[in-house]
Amino acid sequence: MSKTYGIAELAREFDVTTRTIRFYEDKGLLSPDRHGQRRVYAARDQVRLRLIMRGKRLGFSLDEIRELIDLYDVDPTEVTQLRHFLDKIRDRKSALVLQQADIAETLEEIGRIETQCSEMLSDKQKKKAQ
Amino acid sequence: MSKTYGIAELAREFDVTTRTIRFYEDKGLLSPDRHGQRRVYAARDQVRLRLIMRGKRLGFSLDEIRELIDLYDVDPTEVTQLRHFLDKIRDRKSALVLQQADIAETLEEIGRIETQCSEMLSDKQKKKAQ
DNA sequence: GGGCTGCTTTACGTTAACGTCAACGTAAGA
DNA sequence: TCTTACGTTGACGTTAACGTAAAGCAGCCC
Repeated sequence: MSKTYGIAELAREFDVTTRTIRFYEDKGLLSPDRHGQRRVYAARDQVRLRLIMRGKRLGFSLDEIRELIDLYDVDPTEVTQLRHFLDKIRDRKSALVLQQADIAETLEEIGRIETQCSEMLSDKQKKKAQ
Repeated sequence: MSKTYGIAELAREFDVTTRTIRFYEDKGLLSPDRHGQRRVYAARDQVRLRLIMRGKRLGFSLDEIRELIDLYDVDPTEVTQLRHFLDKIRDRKSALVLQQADIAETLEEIGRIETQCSEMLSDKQKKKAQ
């Protein structure tokens, strides 16, 4: 028997509310089993939730996130589907690569400002020490 | 005289509506000059708008974006301000570094799926060719 | 002067992603 | 058995980031 999670447990682990977890289920991002009317989450759901959080940190919408993590599960059988699938994957990839470039630029610029500032700060502190 | 832009011109350049540009002004992200009651945008605004779009691609909120691009303009004079400023900068930096890691992970996983898929595809095409 | 084009403000509408009750069910413990 | 904790399903509220429609001004062409 592999481990299962209650909704509150999962919520604590990822620092979200239970409302949020139910909302994700509504949107088709999670699909826990039920024990009676209670939700029971398996390892699979925990993994999915981690992927969701990562997607959010990257600024994706829940729809985009669902598309993304569905890529992990689906296995397309027909050639047409397979092609379509590969197209989707490549779209995601190029978006991510663009984001990488954006981050690199921003980090560079911010880095320059930081250097500038810390120089100013050490200057001022020297003067103060005199 | 350096170049200026009308609102429609700027909107076309960045593929947004004029409504959006006015909205950003409302939120304090842009502050164009006026010629009569018409808005006149200078190079500075064009740069700012580019930074805004980049921020959006990274999934930041407009508030976060404003804080970020204000870092480019402000020059803090007091030491206390300077420290505070440096803290902000470092916060931004670590958020961006985290995002970088997230993207790297995602790209890796997606890459694996892609490889898998394209192998499946070429297999199927071989069979078809027989 | 009439009409078109481009801009303006004002204001209400919309969507995503939850928050926040309310009202109820149920299993465990004192 | 009563309470306490934890869970459930509605259903309405809220915020961000715009969309959209209404009504009006200013310059230019004919």
